[in-house]
Amino acid sequence: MDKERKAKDDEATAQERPTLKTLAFMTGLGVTTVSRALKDAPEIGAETRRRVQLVAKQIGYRPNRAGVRLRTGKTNVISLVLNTEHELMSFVSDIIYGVTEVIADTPYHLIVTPYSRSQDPLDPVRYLVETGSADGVIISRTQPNDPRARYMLERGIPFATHGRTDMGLVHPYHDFNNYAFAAEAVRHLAGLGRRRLALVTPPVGLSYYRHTVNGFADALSEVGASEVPFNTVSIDHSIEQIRTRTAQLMRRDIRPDGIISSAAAATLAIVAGIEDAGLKLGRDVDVVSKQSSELLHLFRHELLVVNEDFRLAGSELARSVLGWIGGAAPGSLQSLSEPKGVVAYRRSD
Amino acid sequence: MDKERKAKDDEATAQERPTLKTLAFMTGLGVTTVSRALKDAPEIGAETRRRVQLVAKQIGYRPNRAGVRLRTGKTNVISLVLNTEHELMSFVSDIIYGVTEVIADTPYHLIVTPYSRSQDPLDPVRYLVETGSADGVIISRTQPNDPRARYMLERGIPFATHGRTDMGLVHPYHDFNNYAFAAEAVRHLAGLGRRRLALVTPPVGLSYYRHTVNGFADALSEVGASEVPFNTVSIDHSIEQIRTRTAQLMRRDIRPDGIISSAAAATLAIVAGIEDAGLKLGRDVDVVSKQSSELLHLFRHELLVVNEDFRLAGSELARSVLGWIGGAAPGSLQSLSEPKGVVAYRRSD
DNA sequence: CGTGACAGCTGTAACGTTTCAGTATATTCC
DNA sequence: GGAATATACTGAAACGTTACAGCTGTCACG
Repeated sequence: MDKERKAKDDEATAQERPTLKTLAFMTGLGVTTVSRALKDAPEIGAETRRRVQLVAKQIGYRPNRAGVRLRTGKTNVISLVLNTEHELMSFVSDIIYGVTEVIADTPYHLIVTPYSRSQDPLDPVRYLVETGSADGVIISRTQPNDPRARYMLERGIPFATHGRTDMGLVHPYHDFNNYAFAAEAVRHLAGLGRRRLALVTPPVGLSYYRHTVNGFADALSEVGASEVPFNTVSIDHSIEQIRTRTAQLMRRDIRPDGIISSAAAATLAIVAGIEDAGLKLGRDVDVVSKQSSELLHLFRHELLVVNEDFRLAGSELARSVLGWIGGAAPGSLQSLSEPKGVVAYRRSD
Repeated sequence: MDKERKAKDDEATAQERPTLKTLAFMTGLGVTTVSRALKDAPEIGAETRRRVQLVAKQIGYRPNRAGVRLRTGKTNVISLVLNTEHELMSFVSDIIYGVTEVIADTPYHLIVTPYSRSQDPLDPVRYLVETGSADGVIISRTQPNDPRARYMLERGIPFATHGRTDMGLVHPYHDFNNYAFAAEAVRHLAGLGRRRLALVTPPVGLSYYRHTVNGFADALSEVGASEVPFNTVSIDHSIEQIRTRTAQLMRRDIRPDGIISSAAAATLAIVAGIEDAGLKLGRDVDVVSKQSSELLHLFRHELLVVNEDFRLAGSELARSVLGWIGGAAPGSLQSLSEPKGVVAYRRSD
């Protein structure tokens, strides 16, 4: 028996990656004891525990993810589900950084699960759940009645949504207060004397479309301004489409003297359209736009902006998912980010 | 024995995720046979093979990643290593989509491994290799003498770099021909009669810094134009810094009449700086800029652009890594993307 | 008819981890 | 002094997969 033991442990001592067996040999303990000592189980003596942890640190022991995952089902993976056609560029980049920031000192890895225009958005989620590929999921482009959220809720897999749902179901989310954004934008434009306002909306069908439209409508009647309907485009449309349709709009007899845009890229096209129609920003029309990086004021200093922080969104979403995985109540993991107000830049900036 | 078998297989037939055991029971074969049948091993009868594969498809069998990984060490993971501070926004987004596009119909997952300013860029790579977390790695911000490439080459882990190295070591890469970009930009500006050119470089130390500078210098002497040194900024600097230093530069007696910019975000700042100095784009100075999304011409129609396709880069890099994993020679997995020429936009566009 | 080759299949072990059901020794209680 | 209890540890089994060695039956060959 002693001989056997030695043979086995010689193997274990080779310069391969250390495992529990390696640690067990080095400390003279059993594999079970080592395993429990590393997770601070109460039935292990204080000194043994310290000894094991010291040795583990010394030789750089790292639990084998596959072993853990096979045994426990725990993947230590968070998956971010992204649409490969319609996400905003800055959104992808910033939200990823926000998420990684939070999971950096956890054992979690971030995997990006894409889906394309042609696919059912439920597909990637179903894949993740069915294959048990992640402990938690983050989704964007949330809809009021979102089948993905419903599905994950049924299956009991922790997730968080960027944007709220409206199905009477409770789950973690992070959202930007787009109602407040639109309302503040309207008020600001009204303050500048603008009375005929148009809105370039988020994609119809997503939750924040409604929020934005409602904020717009409520503030319009509050300040007594009127809407110039502009339903032919949303920020999901191509730059070209937004540009030409904005130009068409601005050439009409009754054209808006104020435009509110829900995304920076769309704003570039809107401004181009305005100028195509021979009008001047700041004189003939004012534009308030959301932006996620501080670039629009370089584009046209007359632009009025409201900042939305996607990195913060990523962090909050990651925190929510981890919280749910950690056993917190889903209802306690919801957050709403308030717009910081409309910002104007002076020429001298 | 028959009883035993039945008991075991009843378990296996429960509505849990199907495993090889489930398939073995359903087909009446052994687990080994099923395993081999699914991977088209030659020693399995043609009919058996078809039968197993049919049943597997029917019940939606998916191999358990943890099982495979534990047994074989194969992770089916590609890791994209990103700097969380200095990557271009569009780069992150597009390269991710490029990669996911290629791995979409493979068993591979994409994990994003971040590192920050304060960290040694080797850290994340070392982590990946030591923990065996990925079958292949993609890195960006490649340096002529890149410790990460050297390290991975030593350890024998497949990888691809965005940008070339210059260490006499051969490995897969994808690169944009920044030498050609800079040279074409110089020639184009010279063609417009511009004779005093400045260059806003990539980050000093990265491989494409040298390529760009060389292309710039060679073309300068070719066309007989001169350089106005502008070494105080690179595209890694903040928008503010680039803007103010450009303004300073443009207020000097000997100021450039042509500027070449290696990134779109920097270009916004450059133009702002030019205008801060009271000069007009297209009249006093022309600017040629790289861009990765078609937005700069909306910003100022006078801007001259060269397009770099990061989504393509992502796809190529993914293909390279998969190729290397699949046994192809690293030297055969290198690609260089040529600039498509300087593009000008007419006002009417 | 015995031998060898071969096709087609199977059982066992192992990857690294955690959980379950213990065991041995010391401590407490009546 | 004996039983109960607590403390500190241990071996075996299992998660799902693949590699290895081996088994059985068929067929051709001499």
